[in-house]
Amino acid sequence: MPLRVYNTMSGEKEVFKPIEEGKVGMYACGPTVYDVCHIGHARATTVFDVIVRYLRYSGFDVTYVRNITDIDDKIIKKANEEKVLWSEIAERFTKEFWEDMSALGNLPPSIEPKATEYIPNMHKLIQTLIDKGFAYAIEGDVYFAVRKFASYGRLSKRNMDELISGSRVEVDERKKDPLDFALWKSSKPGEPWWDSPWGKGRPGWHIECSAMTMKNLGQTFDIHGGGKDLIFPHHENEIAQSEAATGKTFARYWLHNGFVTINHEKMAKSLGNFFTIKEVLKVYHPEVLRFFLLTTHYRNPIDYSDAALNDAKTGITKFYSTFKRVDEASSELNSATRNPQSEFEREAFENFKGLSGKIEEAMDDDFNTALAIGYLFDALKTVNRLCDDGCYFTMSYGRGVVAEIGKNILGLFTATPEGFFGTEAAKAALEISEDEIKRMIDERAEAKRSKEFKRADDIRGSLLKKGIILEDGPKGTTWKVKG
RNA sequence: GGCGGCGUAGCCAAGUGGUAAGGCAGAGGUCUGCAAAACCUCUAUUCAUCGGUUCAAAUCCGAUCGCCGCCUCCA
Repeated sequence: MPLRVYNTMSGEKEVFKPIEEGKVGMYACGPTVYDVCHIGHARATTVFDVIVRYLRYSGFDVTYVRNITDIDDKIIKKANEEKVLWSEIAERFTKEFWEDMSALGNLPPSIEPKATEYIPNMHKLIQTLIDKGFAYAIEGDVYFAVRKFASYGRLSKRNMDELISGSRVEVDERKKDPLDFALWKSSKPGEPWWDSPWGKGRPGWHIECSAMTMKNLGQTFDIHGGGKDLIFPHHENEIAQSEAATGKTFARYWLHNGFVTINHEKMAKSLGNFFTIKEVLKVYHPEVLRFFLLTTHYRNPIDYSDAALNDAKTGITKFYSTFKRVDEASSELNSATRNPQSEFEREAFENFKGLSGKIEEAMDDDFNTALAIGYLFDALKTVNRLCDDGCYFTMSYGRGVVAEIGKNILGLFTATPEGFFGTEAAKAALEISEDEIKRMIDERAEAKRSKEFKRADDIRGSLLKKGIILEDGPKGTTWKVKG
């Protein structure tokens, strides 16, 4: 089955066919680095990370470009507030962004251009637009004349007259038309500036993306992504200025992720209802957040709450618990027979072999990670049952298949069970030594043997108070740190 | 006001023409001295409401109600 993606431009799922067979040029709008990132940023980058992973898994050679907007009004404002250079703000929050991305397990893009590195490219593009009559300069500012671009509004499905009547924008008197947007802004005193044919100034917001995509991916490229809130005006403007300049289609597939909401309202700085990635990662393992983000289809809104995160934690913990369980049975594995012992085991083996195909089917349908994770849960249950039945070889095979798929396509299960459960760190934080725990387990076993169950339960209770959970199994008692 | 989208079990969430995945929570069971974990079974005659098209609709069409987003910076 071919890969189908929902294209905002057509409003439909379309079969994905890249310009050049086997190759994909993809651009996703990155952050404006003026503050730390919140969960909304985490979703956007994680969604496109998974899309890139899946495209690569499917055999495409993907050039993934994600920009950093390192000059902007908000960066300047923040710099003024802190009385530091704008570049210091940009550098600080670029680093913060990289830290967050790395923690979340998002792969770095192939190319990560910064707006300020593309000033000459922007100048060239703006000049072309002026030459072609799509842009005009007034007192050091350059504006794009939206009315000159006939198909304006195609992506966001609105027409120019409606935009004006519904506009809440203060009309800038220097613009010829209220819809026109700035390509180049003259600098006010004290603001950072670059020389340009129109005087000292800095780039408008939209032009950087056009300059960076053209340089790195060509005038026409395959996929352009971003949050739904960028459809208008940002992406609409990118299309207008790019296609006006080149006369060619800009991006062929437009992919947009839905919002993270809180109480069903958009998470946003301006509403003050946001959680930063770093805040969340203080409480939850990064893969809990990643798992949470991927259990809903990327175009739908996803509501953030403690309950939802705890559900996600329970979910991914099930996977790691099973992995741990399988890994600990490795001694039995050595003596295990490779031959299926039952009809169930034979079926399980076949299901594991077919699992990647089912996951691919789900992912081919507009990257349905929610469905894919559902299949992984099915497989997980089978692994546990094989474990119960002592079918070590097939169980181990299933564990491998589940972990591999999760890792390669979803970027999950990249930790070891020990690492995920934070066992080492948690052990270090305990107020009781491992030897002492072992001694108490032995003592309890002795109590159990002599049927002194009250004493046995007391020992288990006192360990629980210290954060140790005991679990009796057929091979004796194991312990773990309470999570 | 214009445009776009959503409404599926107690909660979360797939499914967009062929008779409701999965997870959490809950109930019962297996195992256990008891727990825990794991497994098994059960939990929506029904997909906001009302009409229509069709042999067949959660899925398509129309209307109504409710919610959200964009139209200003925003992932």
